[in-house]
Amino acid sequence: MGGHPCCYKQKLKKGLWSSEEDGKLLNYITQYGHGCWSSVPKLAGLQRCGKSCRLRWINYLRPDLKRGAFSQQEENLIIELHSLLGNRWSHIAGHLPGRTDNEIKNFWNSCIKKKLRQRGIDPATHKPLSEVKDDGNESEKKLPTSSQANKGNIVGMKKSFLPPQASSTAHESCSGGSGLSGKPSDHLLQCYSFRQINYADDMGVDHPFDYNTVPSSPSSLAMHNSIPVSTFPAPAIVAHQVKPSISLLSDNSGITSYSNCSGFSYCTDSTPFPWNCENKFDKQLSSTQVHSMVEDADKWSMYLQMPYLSGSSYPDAEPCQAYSNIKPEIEGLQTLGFPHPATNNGLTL
DNA sequence: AATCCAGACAACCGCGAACGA
DNA sequence: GTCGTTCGCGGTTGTCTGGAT
Repeated sequence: MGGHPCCYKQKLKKGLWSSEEDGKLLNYITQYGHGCWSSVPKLAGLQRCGKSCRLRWINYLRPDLKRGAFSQQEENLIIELHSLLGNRWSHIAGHLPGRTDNEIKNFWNSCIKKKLRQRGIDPATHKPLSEVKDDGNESEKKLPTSSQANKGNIVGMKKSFLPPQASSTAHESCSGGSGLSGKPSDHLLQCYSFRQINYADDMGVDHPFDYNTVPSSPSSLAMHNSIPVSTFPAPAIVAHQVKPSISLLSDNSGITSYSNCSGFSYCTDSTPFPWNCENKFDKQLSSTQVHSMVEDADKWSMYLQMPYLSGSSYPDAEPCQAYSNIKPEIEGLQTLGFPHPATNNGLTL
């Protein structure tokens, strides 16, 4: 713990953990739980600071950790989530059961970054490298940090935070090199939601991505991309693997984007936003409204995952309680003209 | 066999938020 | 409201390992 008093005490061991230390910590926490971390080392008989114990438990000893290499699907999800959340590793980890923020961060820094660069994508912005260079090489600043996005500054995000212009490179990165000849593979559609398909290139519009120029409906986009309309929304298989969440992205004038992560599509032909350009900005929300909605995204996420929960990775969830908790927000959104998410996704409550 | 190097992983550090006295 | 303590997060550094020379 930076600044924590225990860290300044002498004779506290640092560095790698021995198996004996692991055993002590594991035994203690298994038996008594961690409680107050600062008291754990003393009670467990360890010459470590509480912060070190906590980290060791979270990143290594926890029984629910999934060890081993990341699967291609996990990698795709991390890329997808990073494009939306930036370096908010703990949030990203929350969508990958059994993985830790540290593990994902290391994987990103050591592996994914390099892969994306090789594919011509700037890992910080998820934009083509050539485009980033034009921007003055400020790529590291483009995505929100936790201090920006997690603390209510989402109102004020610019379009640089919007989904990437996928382009063929993004197709490749997602399809695992299977190649793309006009029609995305099923795998592509599973790991990327439709909004990441290259509207700009395919529709002959200029970068950067601009919702003013998106097709008037997913149908037209689908036809243009030879994607069956039935693939909208994206296959629910993604939602089995990741907790969906809604992101409300806004500039200072109100909502400019209403999307989710994980491919759990919220926009369909029947929704007024954002596909129907005529109505796209009908629902101007105040900063406060947007703010509130963003901060409640986790609750939405909790709700949206419900239909996929039975027997899934979230056996402890209580759908009914979750729904009752956020019902007021849902109703509030409905009064603003947003469709009910369950209805919108063909679900029933 | 020794050395170098890069990649992967583990752990530490500093900071800010949350919480209670 | 202030202060001290604790916790959690993200950035950074350290260590290990395997391959190349």
